[in-house]
Amino acid sequence: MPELPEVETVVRNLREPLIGRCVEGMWYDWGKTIHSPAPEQFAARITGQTFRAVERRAKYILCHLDHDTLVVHLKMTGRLYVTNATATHDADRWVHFRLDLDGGQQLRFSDSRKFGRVYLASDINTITGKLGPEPLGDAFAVEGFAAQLARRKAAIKPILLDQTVVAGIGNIYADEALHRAGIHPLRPANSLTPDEITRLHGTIRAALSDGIQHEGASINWYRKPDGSKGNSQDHFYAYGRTGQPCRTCGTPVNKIVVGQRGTHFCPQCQPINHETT
DNA sequence: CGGACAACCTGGCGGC
DNA sequence: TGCCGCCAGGTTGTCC
Repeated sequence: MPELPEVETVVRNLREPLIGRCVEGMWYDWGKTIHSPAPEQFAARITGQTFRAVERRAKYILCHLDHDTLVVHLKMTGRLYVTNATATHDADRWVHFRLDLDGGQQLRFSDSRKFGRVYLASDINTITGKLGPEPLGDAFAVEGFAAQLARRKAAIKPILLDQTVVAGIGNIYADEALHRAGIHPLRPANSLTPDEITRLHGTIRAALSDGIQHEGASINWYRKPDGSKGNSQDHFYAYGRTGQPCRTCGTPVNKIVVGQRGTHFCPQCQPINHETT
């Protein structure tokens, strides 16, 4: 479910119920979900520690405990929520990892496709160390972004998905940012003009900020672990709007495959043969 | 190193 | 209704 705005929404919603809770036990039924350390050590180490802070780095959820950090990556279908241990939710059918907390609460990790991973680390740098700058932070500067693009000849869209260039953009917001900037997803990264790079830098931030404001793209699964849909897809300009009129010019939105990912764009607003005038 | 692509998994949906 | 193929918001490993 996650791109940066969705993960940010989860993090914000986890703080209140999670901070101050102490881990009393751990359960899992899919070994691969636990990346490291091995499950026995994981359980032994995390038990007795209390959640002190919850934050986000790119698409990683960082839950800081007394001595370690519980790191969670939701990948495609992960959902992470705190609930009373006696309560049931639709997403529970895919829970493969769970922490029992004091006060009769549980932290549940639901993940139907089983791509998601949990880590327990004393040094998160071993997990997030290679990530590029946070797109909404000061570290994401136009100059550095331009330098990255200048030495890549691949299509711009896959470059936006490269987490070492900018950390947190996923398939939805890559399409959204490119549409807002009027840049075709297949344009070689090193062919973008300075003006286009500045524009793209801005639309990346705007698209992500809007996503956060709408509490994530499509699903408010934290507040509604029943899986009910949110309404944020109504705000998309390109993603998922194949065949529908471009909100800017009315031309039907086109869909192609770029770097193995479905890619939506307006052929009118995002021409492949850009004019330098 | 850059780039292309398979792999990891399951569920939901459109089409026949 | 039932079955089938296709698609999915992410990352990593492998090969050239």
